[in-house]
Amino acid sequence: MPLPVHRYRPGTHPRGEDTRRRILETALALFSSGGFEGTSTRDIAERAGVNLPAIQYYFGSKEGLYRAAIAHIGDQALQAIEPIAARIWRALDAGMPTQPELIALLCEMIDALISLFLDDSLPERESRSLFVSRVEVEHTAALDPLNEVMRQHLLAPSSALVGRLLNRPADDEQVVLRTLMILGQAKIFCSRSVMRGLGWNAIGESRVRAVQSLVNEHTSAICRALKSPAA
Amino acid sequence: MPLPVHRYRPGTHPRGEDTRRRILETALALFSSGGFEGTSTRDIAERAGVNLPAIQYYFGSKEGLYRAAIAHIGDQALQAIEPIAARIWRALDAGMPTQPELIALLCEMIDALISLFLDDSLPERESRSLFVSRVEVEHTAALDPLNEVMRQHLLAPSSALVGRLLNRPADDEQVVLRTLMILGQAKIFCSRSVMRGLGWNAIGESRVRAVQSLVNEHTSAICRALKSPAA
DNA sequence: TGCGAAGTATATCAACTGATTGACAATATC
DNA sequence: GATATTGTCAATCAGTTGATATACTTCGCA
Repeated sequence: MPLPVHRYRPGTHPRGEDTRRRILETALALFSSGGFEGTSTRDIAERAGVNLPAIQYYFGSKEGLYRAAIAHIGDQALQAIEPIAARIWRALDAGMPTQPELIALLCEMIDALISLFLDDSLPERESRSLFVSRVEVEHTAALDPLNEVMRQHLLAPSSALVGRLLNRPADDEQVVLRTLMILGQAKIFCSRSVMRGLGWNAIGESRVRAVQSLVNEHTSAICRALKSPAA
Repeated sequence: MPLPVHRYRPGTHPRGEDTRRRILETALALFSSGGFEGTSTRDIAERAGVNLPAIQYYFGSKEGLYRAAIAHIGDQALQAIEPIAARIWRALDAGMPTQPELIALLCEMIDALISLFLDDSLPERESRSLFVSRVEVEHTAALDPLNEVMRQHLLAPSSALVGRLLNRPADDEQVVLRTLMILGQAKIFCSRSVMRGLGWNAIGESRVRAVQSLVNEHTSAICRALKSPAA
């Protein structure tokens, strides 16, 4: 005897879908600024204009909602950097890119990273920066997926480029360290205190481009100074 | 009639002093890994081997304890970077340092910063890194003093150096941005997830020096590529 | 030795947390 | 229109939080 087929699934109803989305967006904003422990489900429910049990109804638990919010952020990050990661792998697999080509690819990746952190025209910009900062501080397993996205699609291809510049394997410690340092130049801009110190409330396209061009300049200077051990 | 002079003040008793220190050290470790909201006074009291009211007795409140822990971290940071900041101001006030001299001073500051974040032989190394990371994420006023130490004794003198290299004022936006990027290379190493990704549990003197020399190399490469607008 | 302050321990408070219950309203299929 | 399912609501649960009241012990000093 077959199980009864439910014709309606959660999220199917237009009203329910809207509620779900409203909860997720509110949770994203609150979790990003207050963290998991610092945000209460009551606060989320109130600001989202729903009742408390709606959270359990749609996301199972507070942690389920947290995971959903992080997955959302992770998807956005992936969307921004994965295409460039793929191009890097292709270029490295294909043949022997020249030094300027390698540097250009690295700069492209860094540009994407800075857009991700700074471009206010992209949705949930601030939440994304804060969640990335939170990965270092909050040690819930719930944040692991976001960390893994960054490791696999940002650090790995970037250090592959730096490794090629140095004529060393991508997992060589010096290569990874140098890559982290280069990326650190961009990462500093997902710090809330830094942005406040700059007085940058709204950021705007011109500032994004200014930061990108400066980091590119620095990165190029670093990479051109790199000497491969064979040389 | 004068107020009675208390011959004993809190903290005077050897036993009490020891209790106070034990609470502070435990709180430092727990706050740094769990944050303010994520750490309960009960947990602190239990792990420190004291009762719950001892916290109120010695520090007034949970927030008082938090502030004391941060002040402790701030003192350590100040101790590490203030002497170098003073040397930078002296060098800039005195005359016209050459480009290599300016770069050497900047590298010294960065070396100190990296020691502060990585040198396990210094007390409470990990707590310090985590608290510095927390400045970006937790927005309590309690963390402001730590932020201010970094701004005044790290960012300000460093951007004064970079400003001199670029022939621009220290508060010029491009100068500040470049300085932040350069410091970002070091700051990335107070990230717990980065250290875990490297598999660096214990760090050791050789690793500290390795990171220092690589960041110095990058910083020199960046600074030498800087062109002053007059040139 | 006895007094008073320094420091510790137990028990308890009010507030808040995440979660659940069970009743009610809206909706799509038959 | 009947009915099962989806979505919403107020009321409430048990557990934890920071803080306190209060009684107790320890210690320096006269």
